[in-house]
Amino acid sequence: MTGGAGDADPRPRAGLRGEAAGAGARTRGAGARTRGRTAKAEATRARILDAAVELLREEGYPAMTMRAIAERAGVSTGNAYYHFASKDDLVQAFYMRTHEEHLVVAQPAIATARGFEAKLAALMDTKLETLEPYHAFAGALFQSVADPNSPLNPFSEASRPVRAEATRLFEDVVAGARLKVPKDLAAELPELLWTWHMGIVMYWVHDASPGRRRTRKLVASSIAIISKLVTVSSLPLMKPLRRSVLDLLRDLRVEDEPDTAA
Amino acid sequence: MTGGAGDADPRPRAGLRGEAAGAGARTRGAGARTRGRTAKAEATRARILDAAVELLREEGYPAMTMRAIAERAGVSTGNAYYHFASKDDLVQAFYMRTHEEHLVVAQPAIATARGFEAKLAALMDTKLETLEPYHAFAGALFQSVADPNSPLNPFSEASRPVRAEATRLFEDVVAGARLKVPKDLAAELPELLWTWHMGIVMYWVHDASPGRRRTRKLVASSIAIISKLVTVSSLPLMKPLRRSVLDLLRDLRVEDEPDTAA
DNA sequence: GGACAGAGTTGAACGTGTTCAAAAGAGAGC
DNA sequence: GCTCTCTTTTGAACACGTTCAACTCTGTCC
Repeated sequence: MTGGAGDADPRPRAGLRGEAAGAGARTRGAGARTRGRTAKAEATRARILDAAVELLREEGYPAMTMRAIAERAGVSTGNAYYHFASKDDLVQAFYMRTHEEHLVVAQPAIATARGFEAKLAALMDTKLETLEPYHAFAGALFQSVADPNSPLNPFSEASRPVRAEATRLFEDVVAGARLKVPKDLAAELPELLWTWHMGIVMYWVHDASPGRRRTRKLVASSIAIISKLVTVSSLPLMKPLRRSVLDLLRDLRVEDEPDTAA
Repeated sequence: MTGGAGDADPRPRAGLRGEAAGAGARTRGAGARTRGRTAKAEATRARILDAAVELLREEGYPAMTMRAIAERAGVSTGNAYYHFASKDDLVQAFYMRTHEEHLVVAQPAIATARGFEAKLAALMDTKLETLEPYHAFAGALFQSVADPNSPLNPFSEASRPVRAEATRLFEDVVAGARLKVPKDLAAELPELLWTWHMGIVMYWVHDASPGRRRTRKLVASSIAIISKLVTVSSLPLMKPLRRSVLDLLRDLRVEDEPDTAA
């Protein structure tokens, strides 16, 4: 649990965020800004994130303090908090970066692989490869997976955009595999698969086996199961079960906004 | 993430732990001890835990600092750390306490309910009722669900004992319901259900709907699905799928020890 | 009673994440 | 040049979780 004052209150995190999408129109208009951020600020922000990652790889997680990060980036600690709302926020930015790295290697791998299972395996294998360098720190790093306020949490409201972004890869898999699957299920499948993938990552975090053998085995086995499930789901006998599952998902989605309207 | 020095290192937590099982033989032998703990120490420990819960209910989670807890309990902060290895440890003791509270109400409710679905609903309803008073703080409280070192984490090594303890209720459900289910699956079902139940709790943590309506709906829907799945699993057609799932579970269990043997 | 040992307790000290009033920088309009 | 405004940066300060050397308490053995 965090130090500092005010721990649990989910205050609307200030600070500048995002960076994911195309870094297109730079130096536009007056002042050299990108999305409300000065070019200079953007550079500082990047420098801080770089410093954090370097520190993590070179000296381990305990050494990755906000003070150390700021010092290495050549700024004050206060400045780090100007660019990142919290250390968690910094970690999330880092996670986003690995996600983008993954995208680059995953897309061709998925395209090359033939068939649903192979594509899914390609996606997950590349994911684990991308994450591997950080495995030693993963536990500390991804604690937030269960934190209500974290975008990494599968159930979280804030997770919607990240999830949407990450779900696209699974759409590629489903679309590219020409799966024989009922249309209603096909629509939900990518998000279901994303949830499965979060579970795998969670397991991976705890996996101390050499070469992450256990996780790889889990991936292989569960892909086989998913494939069987998908196949079976087309059977007429399965219709009621399928309906129940889909209804459940729809319910979750429909209700998935804060109950503001009384 | 924690303050203090040495954050990620999973050092063998010192401190005295446990308290769950029967507080039977007290003042035995010389010195009035129970399991290596003086009666006096046990009293202090209880006082600290009580203080923490009071503070939580009366002033909210942010006010539940180790200093405040110690002060209310009439001890020094250092002393709190003599009885609990960390604040997390304190939270886990608290979780254990709610689990015991739950046991008391759940067992008769399960026994009374007729049929698998009703029993499962009884278990989960009582669980949510037990937890409800703490919902406001649940997010902060149960952050550790994703922390590798926490017994609350479903994948964690350390979770085995807690899980075993909690799984017993699900055994009651399965045994009491005279379920028509293949023997091999029946053996695994309780632990599967426990995992499902952790998922529900995780969802509940984020559920801001009045009266936790959304979670209740999720419980109802997913129980229906589980029931259908169990029924369907007996079909001869399902055998390969069932085998795959069981093999997977067996693999996870077999490999579920640290790879010490080289 | 006195010495011993171990359990229980203390509180100052450490390093952490985070905040904030104030300063510095950078462009716009005059 | 000067002022005004907004962005960016600073560093001291705060409360937090946690540690630890030193102290007190309590029962035991002679």
